[in-house]
Amino acid sequence: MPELPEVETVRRSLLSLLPHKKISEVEIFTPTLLAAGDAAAFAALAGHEFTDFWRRGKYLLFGFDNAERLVVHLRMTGKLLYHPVAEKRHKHDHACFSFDDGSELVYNDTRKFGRFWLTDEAGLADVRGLSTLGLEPLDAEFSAAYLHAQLARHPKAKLKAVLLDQTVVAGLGNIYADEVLFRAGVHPERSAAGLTPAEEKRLTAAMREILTEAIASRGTTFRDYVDGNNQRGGYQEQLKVFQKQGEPCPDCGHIIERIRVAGRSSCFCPHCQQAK
DNA sequence: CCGTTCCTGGAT
DNA sequence: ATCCAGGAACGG
Repeated sequence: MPELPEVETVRRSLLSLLPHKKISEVEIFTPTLLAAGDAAAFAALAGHEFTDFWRRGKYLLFGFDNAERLVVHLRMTGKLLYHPVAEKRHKHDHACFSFDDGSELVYNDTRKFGRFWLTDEAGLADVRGLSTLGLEPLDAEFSAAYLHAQLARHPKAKLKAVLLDQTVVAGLGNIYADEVLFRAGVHPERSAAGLTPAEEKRLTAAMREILTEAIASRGTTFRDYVDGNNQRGGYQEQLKVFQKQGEPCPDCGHIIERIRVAGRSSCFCPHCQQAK
């Protein structure tokens, strides 16, 4: 569920809530959540505060007023929820940070795919997937030339599959990959290495535009997603093709189709996005 | 490179 | 009962 705009929105929501709150207790209810660090190490965060809030791709990274780092990946259904007043434990709550003002930060994850890593700075290298991420699509270095070089690494793959590869671009998921392909006017099954320079330029621009717009709308709530304040996103109102199969294309009126590409559902307009 | 798998719940 | 889901590691 959460892709770059949703993870960024969670980051911003927690940045406005957690600083200067002293942790009084950390409970881990589901040990399989922990990919690095054990329950005792989490419990030892008592007395400390969250001080830093970063995002890299779909990973959230937190710093404390000690040398430790907490990395969180929400995967499909993970949520970090701040409660101003402690609540009774809900179904699928797997961890809870309690603060000395009576508030709490709860990790809830229906499907239990999400993971926590508690480590020092050096240990970040062992967070699976983190060090191999591609460039951030909203960073200045991200360019059509970079995208071209990345696509060239996968001459036999379909474009949609490569856009979902986190070592190529950090943070795109199924929703925004479909929306980006539509805005750029490129078919998801095109060969990744067969794009024209103009198409690569359009894809690069579409990523920047759509991700920026989606962050401004506080992400997409298609099903479960909410930020740290339990607030839904708004970008679902602006989706053009994702899950719009059977509806007319907003640009040309042709019917949006849905196919499977590399195992993922993919929605596109057969007129605006030619297969070639 | 693609299908499967990890999970649970909602839709059909 | 069966299929599907916004992610990503894994095995063949």
